[in-house]
Amino acid sequence: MPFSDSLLEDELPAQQSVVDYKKSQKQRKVLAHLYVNGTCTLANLATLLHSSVPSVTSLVDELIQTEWVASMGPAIGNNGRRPVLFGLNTKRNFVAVIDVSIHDTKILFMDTQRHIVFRDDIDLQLNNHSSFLSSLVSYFNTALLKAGLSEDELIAVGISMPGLIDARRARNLTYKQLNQTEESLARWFSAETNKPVYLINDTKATVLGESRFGGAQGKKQVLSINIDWGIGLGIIVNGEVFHGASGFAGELGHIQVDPDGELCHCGKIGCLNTCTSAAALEQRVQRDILSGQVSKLAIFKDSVDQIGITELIDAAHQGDSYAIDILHEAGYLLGKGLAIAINLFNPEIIIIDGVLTSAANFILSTIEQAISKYCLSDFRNDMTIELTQLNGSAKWLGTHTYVMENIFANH
Amino acid sequence: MPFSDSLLEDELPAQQSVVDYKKSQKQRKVLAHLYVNGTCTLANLATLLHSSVPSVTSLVDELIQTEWVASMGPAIGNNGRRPVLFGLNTKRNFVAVIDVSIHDTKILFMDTQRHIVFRDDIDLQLNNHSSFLSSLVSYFNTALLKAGLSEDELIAVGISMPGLIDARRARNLTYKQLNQTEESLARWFSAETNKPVYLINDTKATVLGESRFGGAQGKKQVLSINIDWGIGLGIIVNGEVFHGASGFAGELGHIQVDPDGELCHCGKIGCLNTCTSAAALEQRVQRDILSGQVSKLAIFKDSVDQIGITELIDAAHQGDSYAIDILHEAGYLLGKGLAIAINLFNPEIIIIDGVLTSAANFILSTIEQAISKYCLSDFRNDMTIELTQLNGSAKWLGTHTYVMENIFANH
DNA sequence: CAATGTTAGTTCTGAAATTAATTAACGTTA
DNA sequence: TAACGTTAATTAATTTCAGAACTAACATTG
Repeated sequence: MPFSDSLLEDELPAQQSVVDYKKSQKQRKVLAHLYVNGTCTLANLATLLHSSVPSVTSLVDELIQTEWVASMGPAIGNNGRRPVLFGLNTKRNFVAVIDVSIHDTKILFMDTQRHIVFRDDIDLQLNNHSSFLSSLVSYFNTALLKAGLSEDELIAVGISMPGLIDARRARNLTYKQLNQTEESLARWFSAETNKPVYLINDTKATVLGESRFGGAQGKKQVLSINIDWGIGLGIIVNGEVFHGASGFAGELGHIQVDPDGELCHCGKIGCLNTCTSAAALEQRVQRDILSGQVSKLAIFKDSVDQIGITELIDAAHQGDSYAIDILHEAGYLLGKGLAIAINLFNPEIIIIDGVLTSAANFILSTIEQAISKYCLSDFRNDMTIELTQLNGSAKWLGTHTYVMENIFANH
Repeated sequence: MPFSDSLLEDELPAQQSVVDYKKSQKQRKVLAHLYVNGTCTLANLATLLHSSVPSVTSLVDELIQTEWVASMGPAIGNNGRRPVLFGLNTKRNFVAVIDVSIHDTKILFMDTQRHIVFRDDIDLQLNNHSSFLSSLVSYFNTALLKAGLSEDELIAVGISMPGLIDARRARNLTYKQLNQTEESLARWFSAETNKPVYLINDTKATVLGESRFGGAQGKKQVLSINIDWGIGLGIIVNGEVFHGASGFAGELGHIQVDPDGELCHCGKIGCLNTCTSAAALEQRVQRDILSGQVSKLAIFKDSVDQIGITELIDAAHQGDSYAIDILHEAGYLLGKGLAIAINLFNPEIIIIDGVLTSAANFILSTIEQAISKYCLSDFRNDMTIELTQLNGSAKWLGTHTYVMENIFANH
């Protein structure tokens, strides 16, 4: 299946018989289906697998033996004998989800049904120091102790972080120092924790979460837009996360929108990121406030570095017209960038995610305005724009999904 | 499988038994594999299908009965008994490929191994008149007679044409008049010819051809660039043509590159198409020559409308510095547009196709220049830019493939 | 509360497919 | 040219699986 298994690189699947192969394929399908659907009857699985009920019965029996699956009791129904529901065993196979951002880091432990059984928000910012990873490992071990999870209850670790993530080599190319020596980031972390480690870009994790459990459920062609340090575009193509050849797909933030613009940290000039990323907005607002801009945000005049994107949005919600103008403008630029992506991807739905969600009132209208202006009208007809409904958990759900789908793929 | 079957819209697969379902799945796989690989031994097919040799033998026997497959004699080999090779029967199941462009129309009949058994270039330009289609039908019927093919030897028709092709409804939204009344274009043509008709955008056909039989063979993430009336971007994602939600994906030509640019026929301002499409280049050269530009092309001064993209490229090949400058510039703009697509798609290969191929000497360098300037450098490392090797047949191969893959999908 | 209808799940049987064994077809070599 | 090595394909055997028949579990109804 995909890539980014941290431990095995090109290990060939052991030469197995045809019947074993088919069985593992089917078991994998069962697990993946139970993972997204929660519970399922034998009859459901039989039609899903194009197999007979007796076959599925023995298949599921085996999965119960290995403690992957558990019976969830009978379903409620109107008439007739009630079917027994099966689901993933939630008492085993916990996964650690580590959400790394430039603001802080969160360590979560989730069960197979994606319930958070433990959460720790730690004051560790993503930076380019090689010490970052070793701190993370010690925080991780502490969390494991606090959560009271034993070694063998945890099966894998998923890490989501911003930056260009080289999928095959599981390295972060934006934060190069994180790759200890020549080893891949994930491989190193894996050696430290003795667990398989899966690395995924934060935007791709978010869109994966939306695709499986959010507003994009069942949709085949999806874009999700996310604003953070940079502008992230998450892409679902034919129902699957689109990574591109090296894992870099969706770098909307580094397309040029202003030839006379500012220098971007990537070295190019006038990238979309220099106009409308969280970092760019903060800088701009801080500059404006310092130079006497009239605004509710002026209360921060003596400590402008306290102004973040959240403060900006809060001010807008309080009716501050300067803040509203800034957000309107950001929305328009975002829409302009989105319009390009729409022309290329022809999505059926666009999901607004991340911190932007709370600014929806102020940016949605100008986003739509820009899209109408810069997109061919035929593209608009079958397309909707929606806000995330997942309350900020899309990224975690997506990271968990990414880990589980990889685990299922290796039977 | 995909969409755009002209005859059946949402017809559900007949409720069939599990064993029948599996058999048709396997037969479909066999056909698809033989289609791209030409010939194949039973052992090959067995590993492909994850089945035993005896099973595959009976499967293939059945396909021979239905005259889809034929034995191709023994393979040559070093030692041991020679395996029998099987391939698609080339004496049956011919497909008509109709290549419609704004310059002319070509009608081809191809056998299952993609050999052209008949070709007719007809003087019919794609235009927005509703009479176009009826002319095409009569040309088509004439060609059928000339080729000496009987009704039942032809199984389907594939039409490639420029424009926005609404996949689900098989309509051409750019050339709206072609859609007779409310019926879809393909459906109407299908009724006239009594064959299933598949409609595909020309750029998508081209990239499909490159993906299956050209330089992009085996590549998963591919972009192909094509210049014609507009700029076409063909996209292969995870090894399959990317259509988008409605079939419009890849409209690179209508992203804005110059806010102060010319009005595009789409209604927007400064689209890439207004700078560097064949139409735009022709217009510009014609204007320049008329107003006294020094160039070999000045021989056309009294009949500038004779200057097409081919004449421009010819002049460049003769060393005309004006023509070379124009092409250099076009390459640079094209590269700038491509850079955006690269940032979003992170392809492993970009293929230069269509009329551009012959201008490669003049545009490749500036394309690369622009890409280096506007792309993150990490994107360049795993990416190559290549010229098509298919001598202009990519589009036909792709159209044929599109038809065949759809036919195989409906067993 | 027995009879009946409905759906689920198990048991059983015949069909189908896998695996193993055998035969076939070829080249090489003694 | 006959024996042997090698690979293919067929036949035989054993296993697996689908489909049907049957049993189980529930609600409703007379």
